[in-house]
Amino acid sequence: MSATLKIGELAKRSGVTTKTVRYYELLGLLPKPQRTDSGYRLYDEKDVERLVFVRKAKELGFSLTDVADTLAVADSQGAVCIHVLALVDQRIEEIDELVDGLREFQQELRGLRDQSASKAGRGADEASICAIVDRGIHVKGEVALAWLEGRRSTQIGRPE
Amino acid sequence: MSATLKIGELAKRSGVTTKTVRYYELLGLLPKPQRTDSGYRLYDEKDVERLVFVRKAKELGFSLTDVADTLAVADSQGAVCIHVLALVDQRIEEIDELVDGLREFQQELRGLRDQSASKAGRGADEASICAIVDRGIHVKGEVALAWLEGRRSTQIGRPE
DNA sequence: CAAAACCCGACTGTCGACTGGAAAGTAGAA
DNA sequence: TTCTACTTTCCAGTCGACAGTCGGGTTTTG
Repeated sequence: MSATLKIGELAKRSGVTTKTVRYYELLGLLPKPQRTDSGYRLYDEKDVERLVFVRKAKELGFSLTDVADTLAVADSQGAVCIHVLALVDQRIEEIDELVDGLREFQQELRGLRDQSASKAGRGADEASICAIVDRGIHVKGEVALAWLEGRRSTQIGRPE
Repeated sequence: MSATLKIGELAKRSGVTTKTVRYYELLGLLPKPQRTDSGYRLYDEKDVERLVFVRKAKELGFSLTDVADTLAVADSQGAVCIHVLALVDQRIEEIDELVDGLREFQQELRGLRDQSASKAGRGADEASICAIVDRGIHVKGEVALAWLEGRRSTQIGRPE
């Protein structure tokens, strides 16, 4: 492929910074690119796609390690052992669970909305909840993901 | 308000660690507690509730500063329930978008799996691919296991 | 009454995902 | 040619949310 994009161009096209590109390369998320004689990195459209994929996955709440593993499977071009396949299947299933949980959360929000609609908050607790929703509303989708994670594995970090 | 709980008891009841309790106090999420003559912190049921509240909010993806702000509002009896309805509606819509994104991503994963599955099993160097898993196991303890369990980072990512 | 369990503050370390800055080389336009 | 914008490597710092550790004091239990 014609690798013609310099790092800045790649960054612009894929919506990340040049710093991030180099960082991803360091992590192995991006393959070592071609270089010009003077050492400039050169990329092509495939790299743009790859970066966009990473960005999307990240926005959906996956860690870079998750993405790296997934891309490793993608890069393996066959000869994937059964375990790795199982892992991808697991991911796919996970997303189903995620979506279920999101719907559940959405229902809670609906209930909260209806409840708020009927009575103007007067207790301290209600005020708290309203305030939380007020702020949370700006936090985008990741909130729901976090909520799900909190639900699915009670103690995420590590039990004491 | 009989403040009778020591930090360990509070921690156990609210599902956090004692470290976390002190940290939250440092951040101003918890008020400075009473102390025994010997300097031990003393808490009551109200503090348990507050901590549980913080924990829940955190599970919903709120940052501790968000929670702190919210609690500050709650502490000052401020009712903030005016624009909330519209925001909740917006939030509900956002979840739809998030679900769409997840479904899309899931499709990409399915493609990835099918592509790999068609070539799986007959590869000569299964070992090299399984090294992905090995790397996980050796480099970072339990990574592969974590993957299998569908665990992912607690980090939700800041809003863009 | 000793051992175990708990608590104190202060500090350092970790992890993920970057970001900043220094010091130098390079590409292209005026 | 000089200016400016871009690139290189490398190392350091940031931020959030804790966890670990040290060297002590205190309280509980057996």
